[in-house]
Amino acid sequence: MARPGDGPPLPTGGAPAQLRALRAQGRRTMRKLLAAGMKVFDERGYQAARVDDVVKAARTSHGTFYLYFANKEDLFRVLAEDCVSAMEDLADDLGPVAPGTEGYEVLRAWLARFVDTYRRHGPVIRAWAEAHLDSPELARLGGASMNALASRIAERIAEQDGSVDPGHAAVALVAMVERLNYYVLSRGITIDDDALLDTLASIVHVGMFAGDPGR
Amino acid sequence: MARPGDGPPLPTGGAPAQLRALRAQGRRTMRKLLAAGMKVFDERGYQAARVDDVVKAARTSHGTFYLYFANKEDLFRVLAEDCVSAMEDLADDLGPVAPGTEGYEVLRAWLARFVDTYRRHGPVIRAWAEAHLDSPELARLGGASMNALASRIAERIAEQDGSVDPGHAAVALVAMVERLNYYVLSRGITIDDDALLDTLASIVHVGMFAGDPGR
Amino acid sequence: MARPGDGPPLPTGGAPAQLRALRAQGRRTMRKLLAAGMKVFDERGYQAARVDDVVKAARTSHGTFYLYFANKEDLFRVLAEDCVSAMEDLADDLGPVAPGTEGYEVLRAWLARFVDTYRRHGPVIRAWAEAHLDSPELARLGGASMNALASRIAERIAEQDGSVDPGHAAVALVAMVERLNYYVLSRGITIDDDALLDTLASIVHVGMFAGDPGR
Amino acid sequence: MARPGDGPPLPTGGAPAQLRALRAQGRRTMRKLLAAGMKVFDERGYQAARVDDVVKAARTSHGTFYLYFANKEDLFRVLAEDCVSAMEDLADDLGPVAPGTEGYEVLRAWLARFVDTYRRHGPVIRAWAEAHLDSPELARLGGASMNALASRIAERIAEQDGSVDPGHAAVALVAMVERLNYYVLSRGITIDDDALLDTLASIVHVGMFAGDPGR
DNA sequence: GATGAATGAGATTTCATTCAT
DNA sequence: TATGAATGAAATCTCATTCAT
Repeated sequence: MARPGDGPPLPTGGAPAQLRALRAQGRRTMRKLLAAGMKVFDERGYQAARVDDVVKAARTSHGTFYLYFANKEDLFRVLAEDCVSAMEDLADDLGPVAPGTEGYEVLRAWLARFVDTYRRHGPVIRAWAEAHLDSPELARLGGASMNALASRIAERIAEQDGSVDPGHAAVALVAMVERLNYYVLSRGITIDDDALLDTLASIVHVGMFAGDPGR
Repeated sequence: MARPGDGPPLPTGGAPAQLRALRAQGRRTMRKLLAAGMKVFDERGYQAARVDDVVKAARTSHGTFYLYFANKEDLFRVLAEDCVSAMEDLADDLGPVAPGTEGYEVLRAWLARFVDTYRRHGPVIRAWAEAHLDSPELARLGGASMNALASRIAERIAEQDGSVDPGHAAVALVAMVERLNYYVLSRGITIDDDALLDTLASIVHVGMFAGDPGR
Repeated sequence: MARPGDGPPLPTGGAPAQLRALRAQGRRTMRKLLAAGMKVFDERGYQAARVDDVVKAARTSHGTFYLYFANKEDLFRVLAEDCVSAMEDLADDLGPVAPGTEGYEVLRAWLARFVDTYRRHGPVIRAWAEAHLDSPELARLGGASMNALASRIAERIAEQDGSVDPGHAAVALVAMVERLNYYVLSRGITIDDDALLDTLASIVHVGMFAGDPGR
Repeated sequence: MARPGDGPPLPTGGAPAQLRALRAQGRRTMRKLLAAGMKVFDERGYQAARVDDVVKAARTSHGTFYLYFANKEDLFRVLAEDCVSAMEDLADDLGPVAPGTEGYEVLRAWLARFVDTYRRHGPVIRAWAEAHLDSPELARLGGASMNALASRIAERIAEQDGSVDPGHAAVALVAMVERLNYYVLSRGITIDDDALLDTLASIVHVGMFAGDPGR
């Protein structure tokens, strides 16, 4: 199962790192810091995370941290951009959803990918949910990634005959999918992966056709 | 429309206040602090809120704050307990939901009450969502209030003939309702109250019957 | 057995009380505060004692405290003056001490009175021992009371034929008597009253004749 | 003459310092803080000492203090442990004490070492005497160091033929020695070192044989 | 006379960031 | 490139004292 911090090596670095050409050791250190950041944001949330926590988790020093990132926000931004692009890739992959069993399976498979992506980037997504990030730029990034999903889902709903407003319904469904994943990961909600996907797929599927007289 | 901090005078005080006999002026000051706390948690979130912000908003002094509350967490706990009891009242009021238009209207009316309650206690609910509160007790309170809603909805779903797991579906629907309200209040999502209720009611209604062959 | 705060009603009040004519209720309140002060100094020491502790122990209010005393130091000063006069009375009562059994018994009886007085005024004496009182006046009071004892004992030593310096020996013996009482009351030293008196009387008695070739 | 803070470099650090590997500069800073702590405890007593006083005396910053010690108590504990071990060393060095001149000289020499040790660690010992330390652990440390001395002296008394209870007499004599040193250092008692030692040695010596019919 | 309430100065502690090696 | 050390601004909390009722 995917876990936070999995995935390909992250491409870009924080502001200070971009001014320098990183060699092998430098890239290694930066990866350690990014992984540590993900871990700490996961455990403590964004606001409560301290640079000290990150450098302890990365087994490095304060001085080193600031060689690679301007500050905590800069570190988060790098992680966040990676998350946004994963979400955009995900959005791109949602094909048309038919009313019957076939459509249900398409949706379920796509939701399985969402769940996986959420687990990889959960700490970042949850941090976005911490209502009040310091910087508008980060808030915008968060909105963007959810918007990408919602827009694509709205397109798919618009292809149906339902009477529900596609834009609104899409946002509501994204809200549900995101939040249920949050409950499962962060609260004590116990539910196995199959049941989670069945539940989400069922509701999203009928939700997409809500008000459709043909059903 | 309801706004954060509206509602009946809060019954209990923080730890220090409970040890003393409050007179009229004292009760007034405590209410000022509670209202100020709600405002500040709303504007800055729980973690970022400083006692200093609260006392400024309440136009009083640090010393006074600590006459009534042991610390920020204590203030939050009082607000949170009030929120929990509002949520429990709300849960009690959800009657049976029939499949047709009648059931839809019942649901929509109840969701209107939820939206109202959310707006009154939104800052608290959003703070619960800040993944990591300092104390387990507070986290538990948050879980309790959402659980109260989910259990009642699960009961209502169980009365239907759908094939979806009532417990899981209920949690998913609560997640959706909560989070969409959050998006609307805290993100820039613009959607008027009627459309919000239509969307939620439609999806929750079909969601409750998901997998019902009779539909 | 004597306990802190026993003894006759204290004659004088703190600075603010002396400006007013106290009636029955006022005198009662002042006595409550003095007794509470003794209790709190006993339990927490002078420096750590807070006005708040005193008013809680006296079951009265901050406002009331300042009707009777200018501050914590003022309260202490009243207790301290009472202690000084008790010490002076005690010093006056030490008669000549002969070398043999008779002298031993005289000394032992007098030490019994000292022990009793120490128990009554222990909190004050221990506060004096808190090396650093805020005000020189209080430090002087403390020194005065121990000096009164030491001078009288020095006189008694000077009447003997020993070679020890009477002034120095007297201070040393007072130091011992005071501190052993402190150990017994404040540390866990368990020793019954008779053994305590035997020990003190034996050592003080031989100490007074130290260097006396006739022994 | 010995002065507070003299002596070998202290081996252990406070809680936070023990988690880190200190380099030369770090060890230097820690020593500065320990010396400053000794100075401030000496001048103001434990309770009245502020972290602010310590950092000013050490010419460093608040932040730095907390790199090395968890708080004032932690700093004191380190100093106290050093004092305890000095007292234990001292206790180990008291050999048998004979009745005559020879024994007197042995005792006097040992008391000279005590006086020296007291001067080195006086601030700590006096702080222990501030009846009420915050933590029981610190109080226990204080008791331990005086107990070490008293037990050894009790052994020496038990070797004599006197009728006085060795345990009780030993505590009384330690009380005297400690307290007289305190009076000399902290009160205005003027007495030169030779006279101080003569006085203490005379009284302790006869005290050890109190009740001995052979004298 | 008595009291609950309010105040604000001051103490403690944390932590992001910079610096010297 | 890495790191331990240092800093100081800012946050939390306490408590003696004054005030209004």
